[in-house]
Amino acid sequence: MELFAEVILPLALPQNYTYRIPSALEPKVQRGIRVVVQFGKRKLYTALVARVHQEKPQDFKPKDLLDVEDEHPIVNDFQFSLWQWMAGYYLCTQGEVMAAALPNGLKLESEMSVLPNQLKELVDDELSDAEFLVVEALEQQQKLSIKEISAITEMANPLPIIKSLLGKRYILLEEEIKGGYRPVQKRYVKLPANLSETAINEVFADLEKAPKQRDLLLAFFSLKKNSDRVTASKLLKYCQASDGSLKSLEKKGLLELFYDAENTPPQPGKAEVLKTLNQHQQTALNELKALWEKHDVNLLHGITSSGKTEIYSALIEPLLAQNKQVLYLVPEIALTTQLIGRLQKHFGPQVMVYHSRFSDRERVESWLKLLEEPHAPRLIIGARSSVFLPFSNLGLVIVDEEHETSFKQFDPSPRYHARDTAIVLAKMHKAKVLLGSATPSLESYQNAQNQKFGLVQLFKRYGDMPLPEITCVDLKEARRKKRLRGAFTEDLQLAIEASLNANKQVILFQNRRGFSTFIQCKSCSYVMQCQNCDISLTYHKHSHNLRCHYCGYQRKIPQRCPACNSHEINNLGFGTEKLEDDLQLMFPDISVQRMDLDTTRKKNAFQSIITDFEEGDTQILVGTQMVTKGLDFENVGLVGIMNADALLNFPDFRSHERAFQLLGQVAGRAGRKGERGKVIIQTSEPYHHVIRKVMDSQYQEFFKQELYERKQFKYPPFYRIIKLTLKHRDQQHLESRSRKLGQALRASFGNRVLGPEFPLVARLRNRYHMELLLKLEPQAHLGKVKSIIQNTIVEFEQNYPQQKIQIVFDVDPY
DNA sequence: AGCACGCCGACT
DNA sequence: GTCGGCGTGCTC
Repeated sequence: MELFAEVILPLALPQNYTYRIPSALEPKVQRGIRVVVQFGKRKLYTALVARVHQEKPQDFKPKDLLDVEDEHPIVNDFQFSLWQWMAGYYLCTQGEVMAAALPNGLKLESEMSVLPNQLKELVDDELSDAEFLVVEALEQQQKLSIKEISAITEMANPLPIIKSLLGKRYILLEEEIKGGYRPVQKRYVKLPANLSETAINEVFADLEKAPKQRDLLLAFFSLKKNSDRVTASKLLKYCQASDGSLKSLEKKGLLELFYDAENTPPQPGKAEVLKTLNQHQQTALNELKALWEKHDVNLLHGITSSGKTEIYSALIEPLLAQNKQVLYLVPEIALTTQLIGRLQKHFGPQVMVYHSRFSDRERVESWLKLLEEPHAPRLIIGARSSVFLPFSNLGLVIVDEEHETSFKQFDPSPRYHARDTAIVLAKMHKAKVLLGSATPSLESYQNAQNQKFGLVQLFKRYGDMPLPEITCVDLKEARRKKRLRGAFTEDLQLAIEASLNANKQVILFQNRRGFSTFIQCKSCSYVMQCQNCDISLTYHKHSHNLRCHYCGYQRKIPQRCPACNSHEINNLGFGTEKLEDDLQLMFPDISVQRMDLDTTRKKNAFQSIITDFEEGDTQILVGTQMVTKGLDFENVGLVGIMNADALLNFPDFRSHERAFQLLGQVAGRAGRKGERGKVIIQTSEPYHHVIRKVMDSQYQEFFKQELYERKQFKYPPFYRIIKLTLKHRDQQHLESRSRKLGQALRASFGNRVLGPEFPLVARLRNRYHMELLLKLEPQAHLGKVKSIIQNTIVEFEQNYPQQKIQIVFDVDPY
């Protein structure tokens, strides 16, 4: 009986594909393992077996599986179910989910390389110049990739050349699988199996004349302890011996050298005892435990510094003891090093950290480690993408800072929300969920209000620390009275000075990079724009050029204005870079550090900025969103918010929620230990209700008002939104097609369809964008809605087959 | 997502 | 007349 495998390819394809399993591979193929398949004319991919069956396809002849990559499944049934749910809910393909879920090291893709055909003699006049270049290069290199050939020939698409050379039999083609995962090999030393203890004692006498070798042997015994092996590098370093001595020992048969995958031994480390819970924390913990009887998901609303982490730890502990896994989701791992450190100290080797800043190898290792039951790590701390890990036995999922927008994936599909996905994941494992935040999202708060989630509130700061003193400075007035120095009001300047004089540190928050320096012509006010996107270019001082933050386009600063040819071109606005300069001028003896995307791009840059600030080497920290998140500093006397206006006026229905959360978080950074901290908010709208509510810490009132407004205007959490982004490089065509699609959708959904409209940034990477919004009542049947959308689009594309516009879905967009 | 095939305009 | 642009369709 012939067997077939239905496989998922890591591509945006609507269906799965079926391959024949050659009989030699039959015993190895099962659901959840990776296989190598040829897809299309020549490309090879790793695909994942979703099903093994005997149903011979009737309407096509399946290709054979080429190879099997795994002995055991690397994806379990929980994951398959989760992928299916994600593809359905977020309107994407399973292949896209797979591509996002698997770490790159587990995905292989072939690359074509070109080899010279040794048998072919060069015939003059047979080759074009470009072809000749390629043949010549192949004589030198023996192997070229497509990219290299494109560089040699200076052609964007060298395929025709390759084809022609193949026809003239000058070259051969080869598909080579690239990528893949090799464990790090380390050199180890162990005792040969046939060597007895008595033999060793005899041997020591013989080593009198080789003290180094004797030392090495002695050191080996003292280092090996309970293990049978010691790494060669460690041994050599310990004795300060050379590799030669070690090799001699091996020759004499006294030690054996071998290579093996590195296994990092569990760090013994001193387990740190948890801070005992104070009375309020204990009460909250008890409430949570009681609520779990009724609710699978609970929301812990605890203000900054109320000690949520200790409560989490107290919940994690018993679960780990029961051999259950715990997933601890954090918004941006880089911003959580302090937290991870604490948890690692407490829970030791059971902890595993997983996020996208890890190298491919590290991520693959983590993935494989989790599959290694029963020794797999139990507490997994990770960012968004860790919901994809192969959990087998989840008992609890904690989503810390659940309101954070970085839990929502925006660009490549699947555009999933890790908090919502985690809730689904937990349900599959029959695990409990705890959402924690100082400023919960309106979605979660509403769910708690109508009893879908349990709610526990914790409004006492640890050690009864007072809330910071928040004041507002009117930017408009300061501007009118000319009391503005750069971006600083007099009040803020004085407060900084006072704080520094009191030996306290200062954090300044500047809304976002986009606000930063752009270049404007003084005579005609022309602002330098990106040639691919509807975005003004920002000036970067370090590289001294202009850059687009969307597509990466960069260019030099023009000598003259491209619009009016004037040479009076100047930079305006202020970003974190400008603030840093201004501060340096105002306080020349004070050390200022900047923290934004630019300064933290390198792997350890973030940590070093934090450490500098923690240790007091830096007095003022200037930064974007990053400074607001999860950082605990002991000695911050003042937090300044440079300009809250952009936060309040951002054209998005969530702008008030986000402003409230952000201001609340920033303010929470002030004055942790010891005395009361100070917060200054610079704004032109000092009486804005969001600002007033932040100042008075009126959470409930804020939620109440905001929920009321959301309901009025039919926004989440009362209505569900599905956004369709339509893209095409021709604006007019896009506009007319989008209108037509809008009409088609209105036929089914009526006035639930909004748009199409151009978004804030209407052109990106040379493509125009339009958006259609679908606002659905909470009781709408999502499955039906989605099939209507999909059918409408299929029909629409049949009606307008030419010049199709690209359509991207975003369910619950942010 | 690639990649091939096929149709159109711009050049030796 | 050919080269090469991209628009369209298919991949088990």
